[in-house]
Amino acid sequence: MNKLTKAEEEIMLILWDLKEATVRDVINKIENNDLAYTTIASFIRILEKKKFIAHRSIGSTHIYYPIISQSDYAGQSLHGLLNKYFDGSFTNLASFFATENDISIKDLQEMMEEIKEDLREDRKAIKTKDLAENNDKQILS
Amino acid sequence: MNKLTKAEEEIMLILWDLKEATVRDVINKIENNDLAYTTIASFIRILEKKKFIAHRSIGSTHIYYPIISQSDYAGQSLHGLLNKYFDGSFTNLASFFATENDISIKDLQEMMEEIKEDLREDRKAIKTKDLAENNDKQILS
DNA sequence: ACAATTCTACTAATTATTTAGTAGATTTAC
DNA sequence: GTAAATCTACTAAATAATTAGTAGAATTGT
Repeated sequence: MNKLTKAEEEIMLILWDLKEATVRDVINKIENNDLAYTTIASFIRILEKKKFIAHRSIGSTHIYYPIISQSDYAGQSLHGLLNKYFDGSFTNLASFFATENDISIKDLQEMMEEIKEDLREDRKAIKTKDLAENNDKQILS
Repeated sequence: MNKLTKAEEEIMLILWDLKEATVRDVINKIENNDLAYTTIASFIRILEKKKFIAHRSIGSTHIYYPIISQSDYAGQSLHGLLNKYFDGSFTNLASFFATENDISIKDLQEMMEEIKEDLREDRKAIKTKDLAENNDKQILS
């Protein structure tokens, strides 16, 4: 899996959110968009070439959908951050976050407690921003 | 604070590690280096232009040192990741990490317990990869 | 002191990224 | 059914990132 450039990432975030979308759909989701239709279309075709997305056609228009899940990409990004800045240790990261936000590790543990039940009840639950995700397979359904 | 490119980041990681270094020092730290001396020197001058580092001179050679701390940069990166992929919620991130690594939130909480004492005893302790860091001010001492 | 080495500054070439226009095909609205 | 609108594919220009060479100043070894 490649790394996304800034522009590509912005579009992928929208595509992950919408699950499938036309160029127009993507543009409509970009706030304060000042880019040309063809610019966005170019980015999207680049994403397809890089195998982040694919498309199916309805008439002459393409409907694009991710073929790399947001979870996979987020995981890769998180691991990069972990290795580069936290010696690969999650507790180091948690400790850093706590210190930076002036809260105690205990607070963090309690925050995590809140979601523990959700996880127990539904092993597939809330992992990333998009709650209904886990999209690898069922996107075409 | 700007974002580092891939090449710049690699050099910054070394500079954060060494706290101060000549071009030669940086090169010596890069494993499997196949870049020319002047290439690394260019990157370093770019980093200075971008205000990530500064230098003092000894004779005709420059000794470079970070003027943006690793903590600050790691924090920015973490926040970016948090916002883009975890809805800004640390517990979402923790939950994701747990699920991905097939461990329970409880395990994470216990892992965090281990470092809780360290933190209590020394509010400035282990935050990022470089234990002896916190380098904003005393780098020139 | 002077030849060899080392170092920075400047320049420049190549590749990647960002951006958008044009052409031609297709669809839509009367 | 034809004009207007829409869409993709291709092309291309501008900027950013990556890479390294050359020139000249400074330093080092003898």
